[in-house]
Amino acid sequence: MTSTEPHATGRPATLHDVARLAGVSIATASKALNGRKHVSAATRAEVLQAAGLLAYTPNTLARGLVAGRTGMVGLLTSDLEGRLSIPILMGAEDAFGADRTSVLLCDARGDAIREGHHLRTLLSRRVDGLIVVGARPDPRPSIGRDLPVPVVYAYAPSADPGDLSLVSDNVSAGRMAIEHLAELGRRTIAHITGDPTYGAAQDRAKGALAELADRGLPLAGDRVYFGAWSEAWGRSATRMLLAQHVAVDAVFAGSDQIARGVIDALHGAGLEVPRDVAVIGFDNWEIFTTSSRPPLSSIDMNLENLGRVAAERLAAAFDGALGSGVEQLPCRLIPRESTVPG
Amino acid sequence: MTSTEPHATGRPATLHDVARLAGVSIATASKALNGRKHVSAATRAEVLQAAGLLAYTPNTLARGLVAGRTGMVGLLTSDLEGRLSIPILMGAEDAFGADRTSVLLCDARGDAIREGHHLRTLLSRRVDGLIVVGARPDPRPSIGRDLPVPVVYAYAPSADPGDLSLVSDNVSAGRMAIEHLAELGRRTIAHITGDPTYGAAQDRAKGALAELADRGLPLAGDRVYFGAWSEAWGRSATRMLLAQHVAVDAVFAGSDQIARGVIDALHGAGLEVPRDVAVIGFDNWEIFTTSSRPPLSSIDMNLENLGRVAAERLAAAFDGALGSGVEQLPCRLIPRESTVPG
DNA sequence: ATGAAGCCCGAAAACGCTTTCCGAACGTAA
DNA sequence: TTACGTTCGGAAAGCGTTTTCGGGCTTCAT
Repeated sequence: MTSTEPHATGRPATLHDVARLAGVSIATASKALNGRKHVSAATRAEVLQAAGLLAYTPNTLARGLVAGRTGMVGLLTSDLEGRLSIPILMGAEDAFGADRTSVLLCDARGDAIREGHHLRTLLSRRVDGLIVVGARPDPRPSIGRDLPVPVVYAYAPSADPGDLSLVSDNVSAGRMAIEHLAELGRRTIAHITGDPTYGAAQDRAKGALAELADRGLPLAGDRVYFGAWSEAWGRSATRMLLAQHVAVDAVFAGSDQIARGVIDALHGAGLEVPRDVAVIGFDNWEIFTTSSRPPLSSIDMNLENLGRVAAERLAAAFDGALGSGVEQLPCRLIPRESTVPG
Repeated sequence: MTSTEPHATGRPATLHDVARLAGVSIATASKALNGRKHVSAATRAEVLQAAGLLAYTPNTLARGLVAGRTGMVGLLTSDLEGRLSIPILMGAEDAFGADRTSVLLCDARGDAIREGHHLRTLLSRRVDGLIVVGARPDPRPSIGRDLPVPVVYAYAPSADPGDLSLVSDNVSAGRMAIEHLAELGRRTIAHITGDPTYGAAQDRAKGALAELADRGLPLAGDRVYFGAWSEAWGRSATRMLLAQHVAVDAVFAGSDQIARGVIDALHGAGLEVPRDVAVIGFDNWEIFTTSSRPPLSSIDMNLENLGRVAAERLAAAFDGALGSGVEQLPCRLIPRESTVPG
């Protein structure tokens, strides 16, 4: 708390410094460092050595100024916990290549004012593109058309069909869950899920029902149990189901938390998972899937992939046109012991 | 997917454009927009109007180039889930003022190579400062001395005492937990916590023991139950405790997950929380504290505050010297119904 | 020996902005 | 009228790069 830091080691070396040390002009130094032609091997070596000596790091800002590209993209999120943004960010980082593109993360905390504020800031920093991540998987207001940079909406689609949105394919995910359970021989499957005002809940249910119909299987309890995204709801819905003496040999839960509640209630009723009832969750949120007993099968929304594709679409838009509309990206099923006995 | 975006609305307006439209020089335009002197009210108004018409947004890069400051700080993390980084980021954003400073988030994913890579990238982008967030609260390697920018380590301290680190005060937090339970009248308190190789686990235990000693209270079970940071461990440790017929009227758990396991096992044994046994957790991870039954009292590490202080230290270092050593920041206790009956 | 043809290298412009400094215009006092 | 102070506006010098373009030097064929 008292000593002074030696971080004031003068300003970082500039290209000018390197050139002077190597005894060439800054133009030559630039060409040498960037591997352009018209530089002899000897001079190039000298420049490189000088750069090494001075620990030269090119100033990306200056480079961006002349290139007209900053190599930065903005990630505008409303996701307080970062549970969505972080995987998306990592996918985007991967796709861009972390050395060429950096991500500026801004959290609007669900506040439109703050979002506008962040948007302005990002634009003034001349980001090359923007990824907007919503907090829940339902259409959200567009941040505006005619922006000077391409924008991709991830997870939550834009309400404006002129924008490009990437979302998880919840309908297919619903089918996938039922397919998995059915192929394991389950015949009476219930679906306990969350808030019915969520489009994602509806879509998953729609997919599940379609797959059941295709296979000629009934829906246990004769209805989709909509409720809340909570463990408590999973528990009480399961109890309702059991109290009505509904035959059930599998439950497709709308979230991992609901699934935990389901398993809890099943255990409470003396049933064993997966022997008596198989359970599959949704989100593949590790904290729940691995701490569950038995470990929980779940459907992963592939958020890294969402980020990766978002990055690809942006990169394509840098030189060319961005598409529009909503693109559905596949989820993937992670089987664990709550459906497939170890 | 097929239409073309109108985002190619020409390049954003420059100061030059504004000046031309307002019929003044760029120097005057700059002064007018920045509220400098030597501009008459009339011309200032004209410039402002022109800027509005053109939707002018100053290019922060160019500004940073001349000012020698970019208004960006790098947040270098190894925290895969963002559970730590995000609150720290938000605290930092708050302290800086989101309009003046943006945060460049990089995840090294626990890989030293990648970390070095990100570090170089951030430096080449000329961030004004760096916040390094470790994945676990133990000393981690310094990212290097003599860096051209000030660096603050948050959550995980640097192994180099010459660096400045900000960590949660785990010892005090341990005392705090015991104090809370003791003042509620609990007399036989057990401490079930996680991996003993974590310094944080040791510190919390140390604080707890010290507070017990100060109050002349025994430690239930006569030892600290170290184990794993898991619900399963919370459950089995509790069962051990009960099987030994140890009298217990409160448990201080080392994490919220452990606390959940504890509560689960207590319920299994027919005990009621908090009537028979009070339980307090650690981390205040909302997903656990609110879904627990009853809602879980917990200790919050105040990560936003960590971020806020980190930002302040950096800001102070921009003009002046950065301190060094490890600074302990207080945690805060969030009482809920697992200790205080509703 | 002489012109053509390469190959290297450097001067200079440009990117968009801030800031210093100087000159112009005005008003006031002598 | 002259001298002087005041107030505004503009020219220009950067900030650290990249890139274009032209000039000098070498090399080769004539």
